Amino acid sequence: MLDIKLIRERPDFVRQRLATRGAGEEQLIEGILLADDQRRKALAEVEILKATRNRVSKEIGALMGQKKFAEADAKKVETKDLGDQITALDQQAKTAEGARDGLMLRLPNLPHESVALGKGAADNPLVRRHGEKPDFAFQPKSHVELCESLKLVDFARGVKLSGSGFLLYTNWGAKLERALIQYMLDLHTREHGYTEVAPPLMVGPQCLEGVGQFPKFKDQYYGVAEGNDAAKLGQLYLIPTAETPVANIHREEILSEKQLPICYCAYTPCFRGEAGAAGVGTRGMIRVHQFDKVELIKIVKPEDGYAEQEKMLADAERVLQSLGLHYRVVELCTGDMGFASAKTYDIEVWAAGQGSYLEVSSVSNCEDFQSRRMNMRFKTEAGENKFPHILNGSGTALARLFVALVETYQQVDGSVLIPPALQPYLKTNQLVP
RNA sequence: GGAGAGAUGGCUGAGUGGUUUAAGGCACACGCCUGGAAAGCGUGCGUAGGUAACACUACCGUGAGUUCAAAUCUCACUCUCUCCGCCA
Repeated sequence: MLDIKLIRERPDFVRQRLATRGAGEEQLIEGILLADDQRRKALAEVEILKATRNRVSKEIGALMGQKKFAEADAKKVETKDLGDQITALDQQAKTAEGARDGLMLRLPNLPHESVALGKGAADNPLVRRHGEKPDFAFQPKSHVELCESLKLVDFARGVKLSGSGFLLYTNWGAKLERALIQYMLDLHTREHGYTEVAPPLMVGPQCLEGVGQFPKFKDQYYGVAEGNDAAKLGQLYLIPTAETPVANIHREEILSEKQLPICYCAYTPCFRGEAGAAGVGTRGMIRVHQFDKVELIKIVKPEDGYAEQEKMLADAERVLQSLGLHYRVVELCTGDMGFASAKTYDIEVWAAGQGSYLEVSSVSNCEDFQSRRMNMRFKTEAGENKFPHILNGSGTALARLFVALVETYQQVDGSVLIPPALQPYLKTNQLVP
């Protein structure tokens, strides 16, 4: 949520920044200003009436105390119809506020001034590359072939159980998934200073609204119902990312400045409907309805937001570096950034069998966009309440990391070598057919 | 699923229709005192809207209602706790 004061005072600036996203949301500003104006006018009017009513009621109370009932009755007549006027104006203000806030929730964040202008992925500036694409003396296979021959994933039975877009990891495949999760959690908690949390996997809609997934993208998530009770549908949703519960941990709280920065790290499965998305319905692990992810969340003072984002990016890169994987970092341009973000870096890992880079991490500074929606604040030493910056980053997403790993480390005989850092976790140095 | 109790500021806790603007305590901040501290004393201390600053307005779990006036009365709902049942 943007600051209504900013929209009120600098509407053209806000329109201009929104326009750089290229989705037309700047057109909502006019309606917001109109509703805001209606709300303020109604409030100004009704507050005068309420002040009158409060004053007269107090006088009536005093007269009743002195048993001057006739005078009290006269006063009652004076304020008789105030109540109806107040009710009507309150209603007007409330309606206008609802209209204003409904539109405000659909406005994305303003891109940070440093973010490159652009329309889509093709305009994303390359920040850096790390390592080299591995050389193969043979034609590298796709992860689908490797997973089948090594019996790491049973694609057909995954589909049998839950439909397309669901994976059944088997034997060493399941162990590799678990080893990667544990490896990343240990790295971030032991070496990067994050505190591990294990949040609920189902959350109420207020959490999705808090991070900006609702109301605009409501059709992309799984709502659940208890039993067959249709009335309960939509009270809880399967989380699309650990960001949803973890960023909301301190919602509606006033933290103290001393607590910041707060750094959380969480492993969770992630559930995404991906309605209409390309890739679902085909075989493979690149785009699925359920995948595992280790997520990083930071709550920081505004002045530290961008420095902390660089650190978080480095923390995520460290996963790929320590596993010996080639990757590149790109900065998302204004047209390609997510709804809540002011600035985002993507990390894309090289998948030799695919012959392409796969997005395994997205590191965003949402500034105070989410903390405003959640009403999460911190009290400065000076006693002022401020909205903190909230950052999220994948550290990293599984499935695709799994893909990159097996495709990168495949051997001519069809086996897959395990990089040294992971060997203590998997307790083997090679997967063989 | 059944029965009972409860929901008031950062915490605790009083407040059963009006003269209170939610008492008191704890915690916290500043000052006095002190060699320094503790204790003591004094001052301040919820959130938001609004104003140049005051004024003013709203908020006592949520939503309706009664009334000139609601933390207080009425109705509905939500959540929490205790006990019972079921259960990994």
